[in-house]
Amino acid sequence: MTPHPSAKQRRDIPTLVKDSNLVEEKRRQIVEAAVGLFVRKGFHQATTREIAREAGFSTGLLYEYVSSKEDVLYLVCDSIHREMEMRLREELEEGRTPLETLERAIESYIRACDRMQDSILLIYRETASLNGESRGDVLEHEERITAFFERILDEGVKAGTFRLHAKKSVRLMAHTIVVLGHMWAFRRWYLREAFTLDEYIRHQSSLILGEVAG
Amino acid sequence: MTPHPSAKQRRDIPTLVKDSNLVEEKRRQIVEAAVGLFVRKGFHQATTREIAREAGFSTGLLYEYVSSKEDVLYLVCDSIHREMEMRLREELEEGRTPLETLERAIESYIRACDRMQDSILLIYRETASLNGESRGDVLEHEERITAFFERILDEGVKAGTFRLHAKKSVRLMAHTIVVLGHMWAFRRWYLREAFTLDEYIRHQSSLILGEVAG
DNA sequence: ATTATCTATAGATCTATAGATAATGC
DNA sequence: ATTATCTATAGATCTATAGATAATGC
Repeated sequence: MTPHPSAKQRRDIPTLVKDSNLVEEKRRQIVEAAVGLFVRKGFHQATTREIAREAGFSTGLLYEYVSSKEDVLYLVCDSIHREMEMRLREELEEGRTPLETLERAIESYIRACDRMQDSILLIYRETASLNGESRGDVLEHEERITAFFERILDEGVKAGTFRLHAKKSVRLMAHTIVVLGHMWAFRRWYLREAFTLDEYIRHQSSLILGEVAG
Repeated sequence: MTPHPSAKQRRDIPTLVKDSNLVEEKRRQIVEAAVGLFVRKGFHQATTREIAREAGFSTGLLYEYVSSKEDVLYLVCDSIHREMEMRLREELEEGRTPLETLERAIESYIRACDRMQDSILLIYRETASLNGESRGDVLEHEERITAFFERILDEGVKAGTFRLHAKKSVRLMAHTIVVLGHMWAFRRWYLREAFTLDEYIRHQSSLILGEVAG
């Protein structure tokens, strides 16, 4: 496999505190508090007071570490993206056939979607609340996740194992895989009634692999 | 084809106005104004003042026709659902093979998703802002859209044309079709760069038909 | 002396309603 | 007389900050 590009640097959020270790630590607390609140109440319903209280300090202090409530949302989205990209990267193994690689990548991706379902829904709901620049970052993240599958598919095409003709088909297939993972998160109310995670993975893998390598 | 059940009655929203024609007319204006605002600014960012102004009357009057801002969101979601179900129902023709029926249903469904992309995104974003009862209505709507495809698939299975074994596979396939339509809406930034609507329909249809009737 | 933290609140909303006015129909 | 509509605002937030205090390090 070609090496995967490393995670993108987070955009700088201004802070009034000089000690950068402290900044990192406090922001971790902020994110931890905010994720839960945003998932439960949504971005607009959660207040900066609540976020600060949940994080264990005063509202005033919160504003030493971020310059607006929206900064908190950006930090939350960024943290979710990092986690997802980390999970994907760590599952990737070398020295397998393209088919095996794809199969395993799909499986571990959907498992990651399962564990991160609340976060995925949060991103779907709240991306629109971000300003232009931050929203661009979210789109870039999705682009990188898609590129991850695109690269695997390309390898298979190059090796002659996969029967995707045009470059465009590869891109669409990559997008489709990504969406089928999210689908397990945002259709959970329907899907969980009838399927276990393993069954879901089996069915959707066979749909994809049937088309790609049938 | 088995006849399709008609649209569900909308839950009653209390009003202080007696003339029910007037209620209907004014609510239509409210919905028309609110859809645009919610799409552009989101539910929480749009204010009741703006909604009333855009609808052409005072804030006070708005509250004669709904009892809360959330009622407006419910009316908006309901109206979107009605439109989607109407579009689907009117496209359905009789006297074709299951394969043709499915093919046409997918095509007209994805075209409906294209025309209603803003509305679809709105529902994804704001369903969480609805209270329990209204949220239940949204879920039921999705259930009916899914059932629409489930029924078509069932016909094909019964006729021996489709090779979906378990009832469960049929349900999952129906959900997947629905999501692939939504995907055209919420991944538009990526997909529109590379695909026309027709290409998208062609590709995703072939993915589905390949699995179902390959 | 500098940096981190807290308390208290200014200022800016926004939803929902009370009470006043205009329009309608008997 | 009743119904529809508008004006004006009470009451309840919530974000972000100014100014006071506590902790830290030279």
